[in-house]
Amino acid sequence: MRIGEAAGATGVSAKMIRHYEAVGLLPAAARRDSGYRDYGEADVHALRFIRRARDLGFSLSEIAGLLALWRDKARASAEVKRLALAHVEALEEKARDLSAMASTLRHLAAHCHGDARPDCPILEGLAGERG
Amino acid sequence: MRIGEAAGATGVSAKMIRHYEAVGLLPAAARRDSGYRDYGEADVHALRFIRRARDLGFSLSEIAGLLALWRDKARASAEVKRLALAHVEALEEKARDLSAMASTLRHLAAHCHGDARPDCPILEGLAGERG
DNA sequence: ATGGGGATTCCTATCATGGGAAGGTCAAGG
DNA sequence: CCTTGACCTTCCCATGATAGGAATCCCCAT
Repeated sequence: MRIGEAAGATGVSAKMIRHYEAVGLLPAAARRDSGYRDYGEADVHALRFIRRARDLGFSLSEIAGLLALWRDKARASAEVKRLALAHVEALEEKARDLSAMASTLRHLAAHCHGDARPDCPILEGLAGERG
Repeated sequence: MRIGEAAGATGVSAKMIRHYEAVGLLPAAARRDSGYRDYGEADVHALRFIRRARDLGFSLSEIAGLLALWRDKARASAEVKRLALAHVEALEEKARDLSAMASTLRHLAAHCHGDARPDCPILEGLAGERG
């Protein structure tokens, strides 16, 4: 199948498929006489793998490692689990950071009456007049 | 004070101070005869404001809006509150997204025995053989 | 006057993704 | 046979926030 069909079948845009090939995440695709890239079932599986990993927040370099493990039928599952749990930690830390930001800002907003008057604890907080 | 001192006093790198000026977040700084930028107390306040807003996850364009409101002594606090709460929603949504990713991945990892054996539910999950 | 730390501008990189231009390929239909 | 239009190719540029580095210049203390 051509790149557009592969894109439709996997949810990865044609643009990104070419990009993944360019950065070495995928091997160079087979080509037809016309120069068009030609994809098979194995390619579609790899693209779906990449897309799911991206949906789980893995970076492209992390995915490169996961793909290598995936293709290595003899890999130890311990290695995969280690990578996955390290990533879980990173995701949870980012989530905590965002929640803390939201909480701080919500507290500031709670003290702002939010009407036509100009005084505003949110701006005062950002200016450092408190907190 | 020179840019390095302003950077030290605010926690914003000299590099970023120049950048904020270049993108219009800050007005062009005063210059000495030497060409060096010259900062005063008002600039330091603005830089601290920006830094705190960045720490709360506001984008530079959002900060541009907040700065305008901050400088407008007659603004209605309702507008500030609206922006702040919209940002809180966005932060919380991102935090939820990350938590959901972490949770999904943690579930996959929980079913992976993580030893020397090659079979691994994490990779199977990414490959789409389940879920 | 010299050394060194700080300043200036400008270019490059990161990360993942997308937009768009200029041109080649292919199938359908007048 | 030739056109049309959808698809493909490569290449360049942009995003957003931040940092690294080069070449050059300024300032101050020894």
